[in-house]
Amino acid sequence: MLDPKRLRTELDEIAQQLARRGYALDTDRIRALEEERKTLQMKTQELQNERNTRSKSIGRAKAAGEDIQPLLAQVADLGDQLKTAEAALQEIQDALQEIVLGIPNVPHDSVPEGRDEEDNREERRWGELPAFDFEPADHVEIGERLGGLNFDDAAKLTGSRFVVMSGQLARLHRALTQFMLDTHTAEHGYTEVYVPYIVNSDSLQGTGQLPKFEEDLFHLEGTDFYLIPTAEVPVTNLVRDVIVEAGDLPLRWAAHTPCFRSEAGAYGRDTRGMIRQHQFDKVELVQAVRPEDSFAALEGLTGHAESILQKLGLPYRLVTLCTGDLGFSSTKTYDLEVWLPGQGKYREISSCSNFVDFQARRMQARWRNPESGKPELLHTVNGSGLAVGRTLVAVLENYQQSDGSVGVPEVLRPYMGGAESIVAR
RNA sequence: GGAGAGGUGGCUGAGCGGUUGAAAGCGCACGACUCGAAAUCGUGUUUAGGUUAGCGCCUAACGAGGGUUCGAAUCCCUCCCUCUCCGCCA
Repeated sequence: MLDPKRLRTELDEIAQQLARRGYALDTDRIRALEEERKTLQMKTQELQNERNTRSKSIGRAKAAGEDIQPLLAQVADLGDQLKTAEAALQEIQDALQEIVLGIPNVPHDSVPEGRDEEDNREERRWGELPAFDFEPADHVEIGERLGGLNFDDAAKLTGSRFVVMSGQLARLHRALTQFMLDTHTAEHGYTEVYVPYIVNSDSLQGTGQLPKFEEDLFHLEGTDFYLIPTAEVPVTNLVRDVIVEAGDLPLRWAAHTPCFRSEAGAYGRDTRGMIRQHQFDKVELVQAVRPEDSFAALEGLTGHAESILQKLGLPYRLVTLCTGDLGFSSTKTYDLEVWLPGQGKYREISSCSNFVDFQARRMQARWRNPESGKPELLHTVNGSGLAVGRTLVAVLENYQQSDGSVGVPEVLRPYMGGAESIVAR
């Protein structure tokens, strides 16, 4: 959520900044509603003040044993007036709130201008692309050949966009998760957290998925509960309605959870394999930091995600999302894209964002600034470190051998009972 | 799931229809005392919104939402959460 005060005083500047990401802010409507709000609020508060004053005098008169009937007659119609005014004010505030909750974050100045992913800016590449003396297969073929990935079983159990993993591939999936969590907690200063996979609507509104993106979520019928689309939601909401002591900052959490996405807008996209599933696992990194530290935190966190790719020996590139590709709540996002030989291209495996105070304002996540002594909004930063399913895909495709086996990256071997490769059973 | 008890400021905890945004204590901040500190004393110490050049003034909030009333932290209803006992259960 953008600062409502700024929305009042710098509406045109904000509209300009939002136009960079292709969002048209209806400034006329906002101005009109704001004008009305102001009038109604002053009128309502005036009436409330009158009611309070008169009620107090009635109390005093009664205590003094005077006849209060004449006083009661004076306030007879005040109640109705007040009720009408309050209802009108509420209506206008709801309308404004709905608009404000639907406005995306403003892109940071360093974000390149652009319409879609074609305009994202590549910052750097890491790693040598593997050279094969055979036609590299994609992960579906590799996995099915090894007998460890089964999409037909998953379709039977549930439907499309699910997978059943078994044997060494199921173990590899678990090994990746453990390796990521161990690395982030031992080397990067994150505290591991285990959180609910089902959250309420307040949490989803806090991080920005609601009210605008309900169709992307799995909603538990007849309840206020939703399956989490990312651990970002439960983990970031740990600081909702909290005032953090300055000495406890920065907060750094790492969480492994499954993620559930309806993929409502993705018909026909990535229908093959594990790239785009309704259910996938992710290790998520979340930080809550002082405002002045958030851009440094984004660089640091992105580096933490990169270190996983580096330790796994997976070639990747880092891109800065352009204004048109930026997520709703983010002011700046880096995507890490891993090389997939089976597809012959780089694919997103991590997305690291700085939300500045956008989520914090929705959540009322604050810290006590010792300089002002006042509670002030935190900044939140998060990123995948990494998407486990896609990492598995990358390992299969980059480490495939001509005989159909798959090499196990050295850092994973301790988690794989020492196995150096995965072979068909 | 059944029965009962509760949810008040950073914390403990009063208030149970009227000048109560909320006693008291703790904590914290500032000041006095002191060579300094402790102890003691004094003053201050919620958040959000509106308005104002500013001092300030006004409004709202005692788990959430509705209701009764001139007036609600206090009464009524619904929901959420916590605790105790019973039942069930990985």
